[in-house]
Amino acid sequence: MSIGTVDRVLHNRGEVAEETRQKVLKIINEMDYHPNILASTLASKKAVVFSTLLPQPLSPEGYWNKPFIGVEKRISELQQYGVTLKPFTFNQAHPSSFTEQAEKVLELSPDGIVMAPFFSKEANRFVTKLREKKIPFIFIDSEIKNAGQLGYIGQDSFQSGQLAGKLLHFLTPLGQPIMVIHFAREMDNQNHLAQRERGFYTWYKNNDPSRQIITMEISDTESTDWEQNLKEKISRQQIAGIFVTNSKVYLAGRFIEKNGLHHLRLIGHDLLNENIGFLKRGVVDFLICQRPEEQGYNAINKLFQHVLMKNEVQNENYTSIDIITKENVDYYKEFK
Amino acid sequence: MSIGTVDRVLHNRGEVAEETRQKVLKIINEMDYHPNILASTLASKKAVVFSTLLPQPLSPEGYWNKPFIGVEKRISELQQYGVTLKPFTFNQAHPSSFTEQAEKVLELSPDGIVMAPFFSKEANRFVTKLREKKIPFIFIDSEIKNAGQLGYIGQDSFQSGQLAGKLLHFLTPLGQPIMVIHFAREMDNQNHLAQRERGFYTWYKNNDPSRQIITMEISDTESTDWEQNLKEKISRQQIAGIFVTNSKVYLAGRFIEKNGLHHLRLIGHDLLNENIGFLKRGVVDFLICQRPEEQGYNAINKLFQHVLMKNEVQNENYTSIDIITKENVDYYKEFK
DNA sequence: CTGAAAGCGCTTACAG
DNA sequence: CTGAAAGCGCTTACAG
Repeated sequence: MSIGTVDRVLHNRGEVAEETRQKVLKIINEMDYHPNILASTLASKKAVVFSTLLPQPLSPEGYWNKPFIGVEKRISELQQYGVTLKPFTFNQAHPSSFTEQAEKVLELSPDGIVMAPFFSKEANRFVTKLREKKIPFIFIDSEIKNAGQLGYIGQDSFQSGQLAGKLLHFLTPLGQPIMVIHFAREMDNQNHLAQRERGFYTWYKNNDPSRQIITMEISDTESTDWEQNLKEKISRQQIAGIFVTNSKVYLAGRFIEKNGLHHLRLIGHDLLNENIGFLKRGVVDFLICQRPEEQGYNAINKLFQHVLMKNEVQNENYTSIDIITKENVDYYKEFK
Repeated sequence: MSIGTVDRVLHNRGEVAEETRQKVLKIINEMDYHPNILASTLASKKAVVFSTLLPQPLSPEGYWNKPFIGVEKRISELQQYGVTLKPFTFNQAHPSSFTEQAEKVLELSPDGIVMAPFFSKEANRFVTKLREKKIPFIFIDSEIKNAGQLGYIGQDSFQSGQLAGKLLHFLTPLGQPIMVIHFAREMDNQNHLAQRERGFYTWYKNNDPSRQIITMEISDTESTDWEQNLKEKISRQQIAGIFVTNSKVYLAGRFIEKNGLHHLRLIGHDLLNENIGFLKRGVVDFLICQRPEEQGYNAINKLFQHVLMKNEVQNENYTSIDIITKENVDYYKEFK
């Protein structure tokens, strides 16, 4: 029984008589053998490549830069293990660009993939191929249930909506009407926003049922046509506070400053630089955040644990729902 | 110029002619050489041992279990690198026990230490010895400034007090008196509590100056003698909310439930199990947390980066100041 | 199907 | 002060 034979059974590479196999397995068990990963990766010298398929950030400050920062951080730490990254991005407005880039990923055939399944039809087609090729993949931000993913990392939008409900409740005097604003083009591909709204309404149903809530969808954020309309609504209905369901809360912030509506309480999502500005000036009271960098970092780490270390990984990982204010924002390194 | 010579200059082990040294250094620079840590630890086979010197947890659920969980987590990940842990704990009530255990640490002479400098006089004596022996050490929870530490990980108590101020402000109607309670034996060794109080008062001075605030120190938490006194104070002064400056907010929770004072808003610190219970029942409105597990994890990691990987590490690491409510507590894994 | 050899990038004695 | 050899725990051809 030589070292070569043992290696063959360890890695199920066949070419071993069943009898020898059993003997090896038995001894491995008895001595509680655990392979030394350092020695293994040192000797094997094989490069493993991971790919990401994520939305292009809408600006240099845009949200989707953040998960990618986490991805790069973990990749750089894994350099020693011969891990490299081939990133791909698609255009958030064009499902076809998703498919196009997905083709490129398939051609490359990496050892693992981190993706945001933004367009469900296109993403479904893609992961079917991945399953066939047995390439492990992780969903980030949103997920397709039971699609054979190695894992999902993202937030519970319904619950974060509930939290938004509670916060705005404490910020505004009892009995005064409040508002939910979606700054979004197509609500269908933005299931998170609908979930947050549902959570928000649910909280009030259970805790402050007499509260009047008005929802508004603003799809064209290029022009400022919506401002007049919103302004009238606010003064007519005596709105006391606004919840913006995504990172575009800075639009509401600009609106408030422009019109001097500083009595309005305002909460929203995500630590974009402009949002932080409004937070520090007291225009935004709370930002709800989800540690996007950490999501990217953990996604790559899951792949690493599975592909290199052969460890089991958790399938679902809801990220924490963080509350950020002027007082704690400077200590919220989303990243250590 | 042989591989042995190169190794000698790489590790400053002397016995190299200055001329050869310079030649090697030059080439290393030109080729941008970076050592392969995997190969290095595989070949060297030397065991490195880290020690912790932390307070004994006061109960199986006590606060000080948490940093230790993070310590163990990182240690287990570093097993492959031959890192082991020798933990030591001291009694929070007895400075002498700190000194006693510190002696043992010195005798063991580990490759790195994570410690809570609970008693400043005793801790100072200890770190003087560590400096002499050139053993790197990290402070956790609180720090001694400029003591030669490799780093500090903890929270900014003043700022977390400010945050507490803001939260209680929104929870209670304007103009109604509020209260700060310290459940602590000796305030001097508990500098964090004094800092939190200072931050709290500062917030009101700047944002709600007419607010009336009453501070109370309760040192004997074994008996319940304080309850009658507190009860009278609350009804006489018409107190609307309470801020407990540490993890013992559960004592205030019990008090509220026992006396049916459910109109009182209550905030405090740390995710002890009993505190979570009160949070979920709506007795505690907010808990402010500091990711103690992460503190332990990061402290060991700093040691690893410095001792094994020879990387530079940041000297100060304030941890984030997290706001936990009934709505987000289930997603606050202080640990991934 | 099995075994023996070379090599991954380093460290550690040891001979000169 | 310098160099050559053996070995860390694995993987990877390759000969039989």
